[in-house]
Amino acid sequence: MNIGQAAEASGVSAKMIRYYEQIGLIEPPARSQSGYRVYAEPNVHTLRFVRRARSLGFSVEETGALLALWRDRSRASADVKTLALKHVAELEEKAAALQAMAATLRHLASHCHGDKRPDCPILDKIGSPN
Amino acid sequence: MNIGQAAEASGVSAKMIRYYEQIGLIEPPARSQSGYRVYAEPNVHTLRFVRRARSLGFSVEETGALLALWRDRSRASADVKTLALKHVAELEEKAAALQAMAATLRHLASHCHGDKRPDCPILDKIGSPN
DNA sequence: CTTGACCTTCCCATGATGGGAAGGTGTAGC
DNA sequence: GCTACACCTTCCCATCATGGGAAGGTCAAG
Repeated sequence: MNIGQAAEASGVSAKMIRYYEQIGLIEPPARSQSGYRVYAEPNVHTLRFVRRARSLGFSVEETGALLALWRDRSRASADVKTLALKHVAELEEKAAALQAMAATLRHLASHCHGDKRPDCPILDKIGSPN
Repeated sequence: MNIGQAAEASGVSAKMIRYYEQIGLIEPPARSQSGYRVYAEPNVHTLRFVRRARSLGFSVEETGALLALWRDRSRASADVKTLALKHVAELEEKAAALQAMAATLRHLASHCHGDKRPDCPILDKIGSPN
């Protein structure tokens, strides 16, 4: 399987596959005589793992840690859980920050007439000298 | 006022002030004979506006649009409100995405024993072949 | 044997921010 | 006036994850 098929099969773009290889997140695959990367099913499985970890918001570095645990058959599930819950806390913190911004702005907007006149509590507040 | 004092007074770092000037978000300030940037109160006011807009999650580009409206005394408040509500929607969308990740992961973690054994539904799920 | 789809590596760009180097300026204390 | 130190200037580099694209090699179908 060439990189294009591996990309198709895993949902990770060819560009990203090369990048993940370059930074050492995944193992370099075999090469054909002409230098093409050749992927087998286990490689694709790893790529899917990476894609899913990324889609759960893990950074590439955290994904590397998860990958190491995944491959380590003598891992303690406590280590995985700790990593996961720490990440959950970070996600929730970021979500809360975004929601706080949204709430503030929504509140300001609710007091804005939204017509042709220039008076606007949104700008007033952002530009207030406090 | 030199850039250090302006940074202090506005809460925007000197590095960022220079950057905002470079990309055209803010006007280049006056210069002293020796080439130092010289800021007056209106400049600091603008910088504070920028800082607040950024802290509400507006991108630098959106901040530029807000700044233009802020300076335009014949603006329609509807334009500001539209911009703000569009941004609120984006913020809420991002927050929801983060929370969905957190919920998924929290759910998986709740099924993980978190002990010395290797069995772990978190890794199982991330690595599942689906 | 040509064509087109694929592959390779290499470089550049994004967005917002910080770090740091090399060198000039301004001021306080002696 | 001289020294020390804090500040300023510009310039380059790094981050994080991703995409774009160029220049050139490979492969399979017609």
